[in-house]
Amino acid sequence: MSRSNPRVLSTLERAGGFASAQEVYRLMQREGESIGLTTVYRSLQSLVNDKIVDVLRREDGEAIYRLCGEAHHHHLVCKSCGVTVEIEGGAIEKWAKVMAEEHGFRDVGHTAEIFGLCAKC
Amino acid sequence: MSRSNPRVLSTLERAGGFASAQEVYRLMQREGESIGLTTVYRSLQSLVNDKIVDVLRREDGEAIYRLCGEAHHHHLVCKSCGVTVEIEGGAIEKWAKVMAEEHGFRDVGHTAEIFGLCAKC
DNA sequence: AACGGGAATGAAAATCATTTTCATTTGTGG
DNA sequence: CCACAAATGAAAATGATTTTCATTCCCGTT
Repeated sequence: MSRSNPRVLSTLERAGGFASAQEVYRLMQREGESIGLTTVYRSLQSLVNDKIVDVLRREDGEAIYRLCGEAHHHHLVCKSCGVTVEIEGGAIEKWAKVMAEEHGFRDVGHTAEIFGLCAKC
Repeated sequence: MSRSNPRVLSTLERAGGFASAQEVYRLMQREGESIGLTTVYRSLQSLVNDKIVDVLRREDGEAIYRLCGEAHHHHLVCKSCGVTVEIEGGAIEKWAKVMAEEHGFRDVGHTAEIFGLCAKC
């Protein structure tokens, strides 16, 4: 496995903590950094593994990488403008736990996202 | 614009009201229906426009089409053997609705999956 | 300083879903 | 039966992402 190139993380931060791999790459190019697209992908992947960033999907399916806060949270994403609100998911945690027990699963994690149109759009 | 090929809708229904374009295509092929992939895509697109089906995204970015108004369900997936259990998500529906209202979002949908190790693994 | 091996890098090719192009077929109204 | 618009689908184009593989970089060891 490879470790993340630190410039990738710093660029993602500079991008507002929210960008696609292609965008991070273009941004780095524009800023004169010499890096390959492959390395950008690999670094982002590794940041995801390390749970330093989250992956979401744009409406068109492109993956967007987002710095994640410490606490486990979920997202409310606008389908149109992409604005994202971090929300609390106490109900989900409980639900996941109950469902897992009910079916004899252990070691469970979960994902939950809500998407719709924000007030502006 | 083109209108939807009725066989596509009927196949999507038969698939449990939830499948990707590629899956619908493969299913139709397997059942001996003569249809092109392009037509499947176009038909699904048109069903989306007519709000007869919804589009969601799998984790890998593939688009999945779901019959609207279908009582949808969630999945409990084993990380190791891949076995999948369909589960009820009443709590989630409520949570999604409340969260959306709280932040002024409308027209919301959601995804939620639980993954862990099943009893066998 | 020279050496060696593993990790990191990136260019190019491969993959895969999806879209576009375009020539052909089909269906319908006149 | 004709004309013309809509539907169809094969093949090529697109675009993101992954894989391959040869090269370069790092680092600890002689």
